[in-house]
Amino acid sequence: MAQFSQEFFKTAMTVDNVIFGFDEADLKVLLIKRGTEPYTGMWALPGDFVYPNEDIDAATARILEELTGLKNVYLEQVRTFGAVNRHPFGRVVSVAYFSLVKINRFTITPSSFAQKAKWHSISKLKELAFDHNEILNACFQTLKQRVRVRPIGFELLPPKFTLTELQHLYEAILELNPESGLDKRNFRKKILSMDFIVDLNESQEGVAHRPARLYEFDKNKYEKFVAEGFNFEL
Amino acid sequence: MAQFSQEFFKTAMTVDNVIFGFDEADLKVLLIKRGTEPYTGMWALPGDFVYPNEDIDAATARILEELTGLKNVYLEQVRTFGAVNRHPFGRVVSVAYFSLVKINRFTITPSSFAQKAKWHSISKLKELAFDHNEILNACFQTLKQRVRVRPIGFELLPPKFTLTELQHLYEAILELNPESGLDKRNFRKKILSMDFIVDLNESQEGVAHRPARLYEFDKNKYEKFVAEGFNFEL
DNA sequence: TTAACTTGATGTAATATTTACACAAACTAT
DNA sequence: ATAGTTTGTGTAAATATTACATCAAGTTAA
Repeated sequence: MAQFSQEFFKTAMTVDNVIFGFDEADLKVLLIKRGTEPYTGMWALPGDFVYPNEDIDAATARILEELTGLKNVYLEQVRTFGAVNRHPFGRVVSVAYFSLVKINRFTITPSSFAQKAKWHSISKLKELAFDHNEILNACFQTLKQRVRVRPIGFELLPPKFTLTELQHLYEAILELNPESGLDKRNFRKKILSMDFIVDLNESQEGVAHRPARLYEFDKNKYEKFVAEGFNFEL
Repeated sequence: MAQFSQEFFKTAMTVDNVIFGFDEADLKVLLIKRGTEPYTGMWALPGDFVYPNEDIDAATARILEELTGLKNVYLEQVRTFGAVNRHPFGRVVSVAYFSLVKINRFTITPSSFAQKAKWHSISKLKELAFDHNEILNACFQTLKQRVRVRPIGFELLPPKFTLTELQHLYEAILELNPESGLDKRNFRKKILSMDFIVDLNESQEGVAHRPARLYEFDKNKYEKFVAEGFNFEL
């Protein structure tokens, strides 16, 4: 190991957070318009420096709360981006996270660093500041993988949802184009065979067609099944 | 974003590398005995500070080459560990990687920072320096997942191997105890149905029993199949 | 009030995959 | 030549996946 030296204590750490939301049929990402140098005026991922006495995970949670008011959100670290010249002002290493929020369950509070914040469809993204396109992409790929193997899709839906909503969510995340998509009957068979998606015996209201039944995700049941060796897989 | 300020440029970055090898029937990790403060004399993951002008990925490759002489090794970033007090001398954030090497195909060159380096069975690990037990564990879990979904097991085997060796490798990584293990016939059926593990029409020599056929992993074939939409899964 | 519209809910048969399982063959060492 | 060890192989049963079409329950407009 190189001689222990203050020479090494010259890096800045940031976190960047890819905040996913789901609205109607569209997977979205919350971006901010930068109000400070560099890349002023460009869209970017919400992020900030990690404070000297702050755990990295905590920094991400802080940013998320500042922006959305939400606590206890699903948050997962994805990868660290450490190319030498990724930041024009010096050596800045960024740890990327993604989080899953229930869109419309909060109002955005643009903080000091953001002129404004806005949801963007994942399918129509422009050029972002820094290496944020790359970061966003890495997070999206990770989400795609996770969602097949862990029941985290529910974090993006309201507590009560219809099976069609759930299916649309999966189709959006897995980027399945309309009707090469999932087979409705097979999807429902599979989902309901996992006994932790429970029928609430309630129906949608105010829709101009046959109302759908509402379901909820029962986390306790899910965890019980996992303990018994069950393995989620879609 | 917090005011841009030199105050933030005070973190040190390290990389730590969980180097996996496979020997006979045992999955192993290459550890060093620390020759410098802190934790002098304890076993630890090989790692080092990231130099000011060095990409983080490059730092990991450098350490690996210093220690083993190997280049172009399978290397994957796993996770970044950034708890405030993980290093007694200051704020040191570490990016964890794992790599897969063919054991016995190199000799270890303990460099300046290591009194010595030695392979340790993954099943018999003591307490390591820093948070290295946690790091090692995270990397092992990631390896377990990857190996089911990408044909990286071969990185741990010699270029020519027997199907029994391959099976033992998988059993070791997946921690399947002897004979709740994989079914020999089914394992071979599955492996050989993927047409990129090719029969070399050669046999083992110098064994005191029926000699096994030798196979090799054909990376070109594999990539061709992937391009055609094939999906590895064990 | 009825017909048109929209989306919801449901079952079955054909196909593919996974699992469980046992014995003869090839070589070495005595 | 016999004992010891590990290799190599096939099939049937059980399970999981796929493909596919119609009636039901509401709302809206004529």
